[in-house]
Amino acid sequence: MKEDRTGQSQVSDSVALEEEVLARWRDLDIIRRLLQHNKGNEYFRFLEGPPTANAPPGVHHIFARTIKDAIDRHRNMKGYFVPRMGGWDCHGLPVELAVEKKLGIENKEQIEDYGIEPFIEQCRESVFTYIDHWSKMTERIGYVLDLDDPYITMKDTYIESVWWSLKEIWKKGLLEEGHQIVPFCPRCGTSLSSHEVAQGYKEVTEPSIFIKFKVATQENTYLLAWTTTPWTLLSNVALAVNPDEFYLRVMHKGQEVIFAEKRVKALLKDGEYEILQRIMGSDLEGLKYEPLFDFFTPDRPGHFVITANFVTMDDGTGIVHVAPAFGEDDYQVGILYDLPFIQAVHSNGTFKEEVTPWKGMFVKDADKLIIKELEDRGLLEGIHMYPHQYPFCWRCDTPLLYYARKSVFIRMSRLRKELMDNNEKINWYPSNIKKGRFGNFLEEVKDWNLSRERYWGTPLPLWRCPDGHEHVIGSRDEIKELTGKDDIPELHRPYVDTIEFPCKECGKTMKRVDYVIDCWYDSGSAFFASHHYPFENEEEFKKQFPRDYIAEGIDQTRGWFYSLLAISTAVFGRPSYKNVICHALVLDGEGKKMSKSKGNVIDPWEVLNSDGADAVRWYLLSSSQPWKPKLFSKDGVNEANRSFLGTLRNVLGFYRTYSDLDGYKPLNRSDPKVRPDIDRWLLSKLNLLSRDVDERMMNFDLTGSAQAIKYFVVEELSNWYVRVNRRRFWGTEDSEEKRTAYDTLAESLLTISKLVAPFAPFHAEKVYMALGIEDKKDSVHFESYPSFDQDLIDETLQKDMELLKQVVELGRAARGSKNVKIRQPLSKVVIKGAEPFGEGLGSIIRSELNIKELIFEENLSKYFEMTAEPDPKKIGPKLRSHAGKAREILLSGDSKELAKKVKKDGIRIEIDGHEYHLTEEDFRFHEVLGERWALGEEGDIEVILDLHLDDDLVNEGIAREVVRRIQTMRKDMDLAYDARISIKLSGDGPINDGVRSFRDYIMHETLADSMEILDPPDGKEWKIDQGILHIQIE
RNA sequence: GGGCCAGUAGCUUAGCUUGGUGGAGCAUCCGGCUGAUAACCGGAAGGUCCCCGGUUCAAAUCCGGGUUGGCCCA
Repeated sequence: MKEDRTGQSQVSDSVALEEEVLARWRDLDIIRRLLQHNKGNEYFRFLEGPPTANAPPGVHHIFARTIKDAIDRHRNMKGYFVPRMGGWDCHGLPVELAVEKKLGIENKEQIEDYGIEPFIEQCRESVFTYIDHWSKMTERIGYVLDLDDPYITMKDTYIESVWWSLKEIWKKGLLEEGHQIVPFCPRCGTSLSSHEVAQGYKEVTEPSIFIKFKVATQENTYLLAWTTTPWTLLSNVALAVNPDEFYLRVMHKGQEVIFAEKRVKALLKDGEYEILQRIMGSDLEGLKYEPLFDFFTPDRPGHFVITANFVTMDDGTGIVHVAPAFGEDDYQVGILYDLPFIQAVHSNGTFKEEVTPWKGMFVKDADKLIIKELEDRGLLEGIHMYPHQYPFCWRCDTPLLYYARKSVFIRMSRLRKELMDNNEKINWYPSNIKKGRFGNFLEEVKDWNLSRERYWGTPLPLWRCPDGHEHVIGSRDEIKELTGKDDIPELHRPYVDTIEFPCKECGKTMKRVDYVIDCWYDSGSAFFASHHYPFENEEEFKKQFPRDYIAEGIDQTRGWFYSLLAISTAVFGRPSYKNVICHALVLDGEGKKMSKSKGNVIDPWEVLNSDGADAVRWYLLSSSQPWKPKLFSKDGVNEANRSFLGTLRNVLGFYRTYSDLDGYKPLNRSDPKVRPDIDRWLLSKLNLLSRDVDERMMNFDLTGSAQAIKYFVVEELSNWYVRVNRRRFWGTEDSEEKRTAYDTLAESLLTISKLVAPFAPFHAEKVYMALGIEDKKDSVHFESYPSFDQDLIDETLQKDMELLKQVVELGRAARGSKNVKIRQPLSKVVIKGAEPFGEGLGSIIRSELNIKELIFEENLSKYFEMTAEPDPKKIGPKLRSHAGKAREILLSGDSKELAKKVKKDGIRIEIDGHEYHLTEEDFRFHEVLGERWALGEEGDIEVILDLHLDDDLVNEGIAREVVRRIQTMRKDMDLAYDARISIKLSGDGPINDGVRSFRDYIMHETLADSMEILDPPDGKEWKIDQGILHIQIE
């Protein structure tokens, strides 16, 4: 950075400022050095969540990175070593889909025709399509991250670590094959990802039917169930009831029917049924019933009543038909009760051969026929049209079927307790996520469906022989050991598919299953796989486990936050992170999600180029807590720039302007305790701020910290300290007053630069560098975060200052009420309700209010005068018809005189020959301020200004008007701050008198060497209250 | 359809835990200030605290229902 001692332009524009700082950072290699800063000290263990670089970053990525960076920078300044390894997530379906799109193909067959090898080659390239965008953005926003040596989930070393962890899980017996219910498009012949399914939900109205299942052991008794998918009845193996609800056995239309009490009341009218028995749902458990269809012979016992919590009383009968082949809940409960599994449907959505009447028919088309058959058999109790949400294929609009397919699972449900215990050890910000969204999810945690029938991913290292023996390979060495060969170019498909070896148990050939794994497992392994643990860096891994801090969007709750916890719980038995900030989404200005189709996506570069990175960072961190949705607006960013950063730049500019003129060298470090009150006040506030911010930062409260800093900088430093003390910097001569002012301002700016560093690193750097400190470091970011000095915190002084501010405020309001300009000096102010201020604070009131003398008085009655007016309630009854007239007379005179008279002797009044004597009791009295005074009051505090002007005050007022005009002219002429001038002027009437009597004052204020009164008048014409004024300066 | 979060001035928001006359910033209007000047100071105007119901002497705040938006699921 250039050492510009005068260049104001360089501090007025945030983008220029940041570019200057960026250049400095590049020159001095600051970012790389920060990555090494404090090496050898205790670790603050951060983990970067890996993005996929196959799309450019958006505004929300800046948000996440700002949150991460601010905490990391703070901890780094606190003395911790903060490793910040970058990471890239490479595998997964989104990558494959992007490549498919590029190649113009859209299903697996076409991929295999194209060839797996060239296909994954395309994927590998596609992953880093936008890596330059990411690097550029990362640098531009000042995010300290090691991009030179990132972890990359597709690298062999990373995959090898993942394989190791899978083997650990397998050894614990938690890796098993089973069925998974997947949404399946029968036309496309493929399962869909949840993301795809979510796009295709539509509201449809379909027939729902009530069916009677005959109880096996009792004649004429039926369980009444309800379904919207009649075709699944062929796969029915159980009926589920809610164990905690009451069920009724009722006589209805000559048959005994069992269903939920609440539903009986909802569906049947009184008198349509007769209650025979009231039973708890749990008591129905085990009740056997006759299957509706017998196309399939179950391989184990089924067709009895089970209990399940998912049974609700909202619709249906409170008895749910269970078909494990076609529903997630059904499937889970099927495992729990070891129910038979009946798959009546081909994957193309048609019934199998066994279903003789409807074989080959599309299941949805068979619904009508199934209903008809049930009706014929007398088992149908009714049909209702039922509107509900149902998923359709987003590509071809075919209704999706839920279909059980084979999958490899991690049995997370067996680790439920461990997961919940580990969650207890994590601090969540906001805290409600822990028990809420995340905790609820863990309570019902399902087995992790790990396998994907795809190509571009970490291959599942599971080998199996024809006899079903399994083996998991956990390292490259193990491949060599088992095959005797080491010729696999990389641990990806299709290469690993060729690995074969004899089964240890039966000697038959073991082949790998086809699957790759869920890419969430990749990123969830980052906390160890990034080190290539356990193959390398064991020491480093141990130092960084568990991580202290992660931060990502709330959408990661069931994504990365879960996968990190799940894997560390399964492999290490402990959580892998201690603190986590979940930030909300960044929405557009109207609260809508940004999406390309809506065209409401804000390009981050737009704001980065207009208001700069610090403005964006400051806006995102300070406007509200991270977990509140951000309605991103360019105006908001601009306001952050103007109101906070602009003020900071302005204060710096002010400091530079005068310190340059005076050649001030900062940090003389005069004893703070002997400085003027207002300096000690500012330092007290500053130390309080440092204490507050550091405490908040340690508790991950970024927003509270930013807001506290902003308040100090804008209100206390700029709008109060600097404004009130401007004159101390103006003087030409060196003085104690001036030196201490510089010291206080410089110390404050220095501390602020450090406090602000985690939030607005560029401005912090600029302020730090521009202060002119001699023994500064290469960057503010190498400084220690400010601590506080308890000795400099002065509560009494702070209270006095609050009172003082209030007095000034009231004084100004009093002036306003009588339209007396502040430029007009007044003789005195009377203050009630405040302890007398010392000279230091008193002088502030005098100059702020432009008043000569300060008087503290508790009894203000002498400034008030009594007025009187007749009380209509009293004189009405007394004077009757004369009352109106009397009132008129009494109000026509001077009400103060009236009050005096009445108070003294009462008053006599004659109307139409009647004379009345009115006393004090007949009047109402008010206290009014005398004409000479102006009042401002609030609560217990009253401030009274003396408006009386003697000649001196009038002349001084004129002089100030003149000074102000001359200053404006100096400015318009672009004169240097310290340029000397000569003045020629003349004015109407009293103006020249004023100028003459305050000649020295005017010349001193305007840096004039000479001043004369011109006749006839010449120069620029000004109109002031006292008349016309002409001024010429040179 | 379920779970969670949010709805306060034209805009951005504080207050809600623990009930007691709703505060601020931006924008607007009036006045002031003026060598920090795209700033600042005083004042004004601006509110159905999303809607309905309940609890209570008293509800922005607590409870229930609804509605709108968001997230995660289905």
